[in-house]
Amino acid sequence: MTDVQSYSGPNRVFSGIQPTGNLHLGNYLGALKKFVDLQAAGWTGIYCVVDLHAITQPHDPALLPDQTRQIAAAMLACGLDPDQSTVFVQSAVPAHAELAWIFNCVARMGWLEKMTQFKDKGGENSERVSVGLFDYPVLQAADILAYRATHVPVGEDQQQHLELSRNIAARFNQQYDAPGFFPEPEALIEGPGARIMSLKDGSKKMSKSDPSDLSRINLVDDRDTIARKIKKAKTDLLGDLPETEDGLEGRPEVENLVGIYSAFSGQSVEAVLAEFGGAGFGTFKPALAELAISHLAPITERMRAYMADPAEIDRALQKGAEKAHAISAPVIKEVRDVIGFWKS
RNA sequence: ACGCCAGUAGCUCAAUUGGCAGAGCAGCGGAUUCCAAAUCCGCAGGUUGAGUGUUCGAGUCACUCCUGGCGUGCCA
Repeated sequence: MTDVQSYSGPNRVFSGIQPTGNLHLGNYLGALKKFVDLQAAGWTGIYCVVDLHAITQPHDPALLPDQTRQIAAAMLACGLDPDQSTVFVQSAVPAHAELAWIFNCVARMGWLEKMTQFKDKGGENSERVSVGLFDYPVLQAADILAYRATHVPVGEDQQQHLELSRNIAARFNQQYDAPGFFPEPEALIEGPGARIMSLKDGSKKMSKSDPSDLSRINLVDDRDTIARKIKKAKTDLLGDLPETEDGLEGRPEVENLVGIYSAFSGQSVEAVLAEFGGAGFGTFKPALAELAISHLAPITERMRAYMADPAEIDRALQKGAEKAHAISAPVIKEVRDVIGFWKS
């Protein structure tokens, strides 16, 4: 147990999405849909297009503004309400960069050196990746703590970064003798269907960087494309769907497709198998395609409508930035006091 | 900062004395299959890092620049 006074502020969720490349089904089921569910459940949510993170790796300045709007459009199209939640662009709110610098002086080199994502992305080229990429998790901590967010919906791959955020929060509180100043943010556990795999390889996560476009369903795909991709999705040699969950053992591609069906329908995997167990993919795949299309089509349509009206997106983002600033500015002010910066 | 080596398709690499830029893998399409996979058949993929020069002709030779790797020095 700890005798340190714990954080006592309100619960808040923070999450961010990088404006790089196209959004796909994995992003939707793994992130966007959960944001909307959290909103519906009454959580105060702060959702951010993290363009500061996007520039840690080479990018095209000519494309970034529209990529940023596209993520925002997706957030709004999926049902995030700009009044109920806060939807904005990271670089529009100064608190992120400012707090990140301060956290740079709280975090320790050794903490960051252990980050596996950095090792993965940098790989053997670690000499020529940007310092920003190395520092990425610190900025992430700043993102979360600038709003004193208490919960972060994350996938397994982000657990390690969240751990770092907790370490930074704890160390800041202790170093500046400010018990409970920052919360130690917790992960919100993902439900089933969180991890969407490639349609061509059940052992790989669905990814925007996969060379095959058939491996993923993009949020901008039209109905025919979605149906075609599901039809061409890899299955296996066993033929039929199993009757029970145990039967999915060792069949990652089938498990993935069933998982997607389950996520869309809201049914448990068991229930899906009760319905389709013993059936061939010739019957399951069209059903899955129909289900996916019926859920995605309205979103895609709304997204297109937003993209056709960038000014509308910009208005929402402007408002979001003001809300975000209103929350974070007082936190930053307190931080400056705690640290001992000169105040104007 | 200097020296050496390298840069060719998304990736790994070929291309003889200067003589039509190619292969494997990956990708896409078709056949096949309840759907896929595998297998066959086919398609596409390029400013040869950028530029200048020599030449009838440059991936190849010369020069300049860019990028990366290795080595040495400098800051100390």
